Amino acid sequence: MTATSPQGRTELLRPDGSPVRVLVVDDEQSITELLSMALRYEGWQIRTASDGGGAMQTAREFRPDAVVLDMMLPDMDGLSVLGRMRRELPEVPVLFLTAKDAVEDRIAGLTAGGDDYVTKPFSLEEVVARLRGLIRRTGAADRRSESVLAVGDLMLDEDSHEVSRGGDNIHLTATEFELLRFLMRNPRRVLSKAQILDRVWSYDFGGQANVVELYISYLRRKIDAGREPMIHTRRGAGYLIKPAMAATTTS
Amino acid sequence: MTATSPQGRTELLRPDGSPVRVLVVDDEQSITELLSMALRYEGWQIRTASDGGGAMQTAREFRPDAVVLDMMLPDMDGLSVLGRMRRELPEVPVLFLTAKDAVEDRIAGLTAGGDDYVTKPFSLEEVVARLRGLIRRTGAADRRSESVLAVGDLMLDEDSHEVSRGGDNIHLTATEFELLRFLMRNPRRVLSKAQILDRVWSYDFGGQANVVELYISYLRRKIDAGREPMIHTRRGAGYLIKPAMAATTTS
DNA sequence: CGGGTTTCTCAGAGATTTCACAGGTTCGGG
DNA sequence: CCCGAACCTGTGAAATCTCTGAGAAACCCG
Repeated sequence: MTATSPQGRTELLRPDGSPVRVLVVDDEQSITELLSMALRYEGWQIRTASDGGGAMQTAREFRPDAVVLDMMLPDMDGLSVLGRMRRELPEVPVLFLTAKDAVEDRIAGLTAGGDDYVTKPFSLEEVVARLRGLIRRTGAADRRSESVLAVGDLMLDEDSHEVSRGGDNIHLTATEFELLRFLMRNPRRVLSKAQILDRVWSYDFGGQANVVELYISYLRRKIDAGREPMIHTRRGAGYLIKPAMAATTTS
Repeated sequence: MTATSPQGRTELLRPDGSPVRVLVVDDEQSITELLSMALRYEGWQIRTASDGGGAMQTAREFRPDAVVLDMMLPDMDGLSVLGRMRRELPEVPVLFLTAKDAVEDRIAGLTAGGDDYVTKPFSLEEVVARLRGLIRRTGAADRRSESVLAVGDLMLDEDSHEVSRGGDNIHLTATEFELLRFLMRNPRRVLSKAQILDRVWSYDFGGQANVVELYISYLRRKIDAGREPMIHTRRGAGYLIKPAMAATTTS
């Protein structure tokens, strides 16, 4: 089920209308905190655990709809946790967190059951999107919840990663896609460069804030090219996206 | 929830009707005082702390709806305070105060959970507006509380930063926007130039007092142009805004 | 390994915004 | 009716913010 919050953001809900529950397992506190904040902001209920033992215990009584699981834990490795998780909560999808260099195929094997993974350092957009996908697909949330975002004649499919405007297909790079997704999930709302950076770029990104400007520029070239622009600059405040023709009565 | 006070100002309230509670943490007394005044004037309940230890203690028993947190504190840096805050009060949104130049590196990742920040030197309007936004979005206050201010046919949307009069969109610069917001949050009330200066300009502004006149002039050109004026001068007292047609004899 | 792609830094051009200054205008009291 | 104070607004310069081209480095894939 989906509901629309007052801000116009769409939230996932469980069939009974209660909020989605997610268990986050990672031994680095900074990571669990970062994720907790971001996921709570999605309107989800979060519990955290810092090791395998705690994870199992919490999982048993919290009954999460999804689990975020770091593959390198102190007491037992992610694999054992995963095994036990599977035995006790076979229905619950898992989003793995792995180091970039971790053996990709091994992870790939694990995700066979409809699970998914994200490599560290990740961007919050990525984690949130993947989790939404998992939850949507495993039916913890209403199945009808769509994977397509639309703002005006601009469409973005979160599953296929296809983007089109007015029917024309548009090819975006990974970063462009995430930026656009973030904008489109917050239509008509000014997003500051800092917010965008925090959300779309990896948490360890240390670069210049003007990458945001740069990527906005790329996006404009691709989706606003020639047409009436949908991406707008609010000088000194940030950027926002909104439908084009809008003879805005809503102001 | 929103309620309208006898003076016509709109205040945020918690779902149970009690006032919003905000904890302000900064070691510079001048700052905590400045903020306390301004925030109390909003009708909120304020507590202050000057260091991390005090902040945690106060937070535990005060249970604030939002926290204003300076990122450079004496005993432990803002980050540690933030960490502990997050652990104990995971739901409470934080508004960070940071130095202008620190923005790039330090803040990264902080606004991820829907938190926000303001750079020093800030204007009170900015802090208040951001706090209202945080509280509104995180649902400490009634979710129906709107982001649109309206006076007569003049509309100002705090989310999209859009302003329109009688349907016509109006482009305002950042300063013009803040000034208009301040006027509109106090409709039919005379605001002195000093009040405006204190509220809309940064606390360290050292310029000529006639910037206010100048910006009022800009605003008039944009929102009163041709139409029946909504911004009025009370010679020797200040300015006020009110709906146009009001044949108010109140002189 | 090599070529096409993607990400990102850097820097300059350009646009916009902020603000001081000063002369002109209006208001209100005497 | 006059005068000074208060207010308004044009001008222009400095400060700030944004956009974008160019190119280096990292990356991906066969």
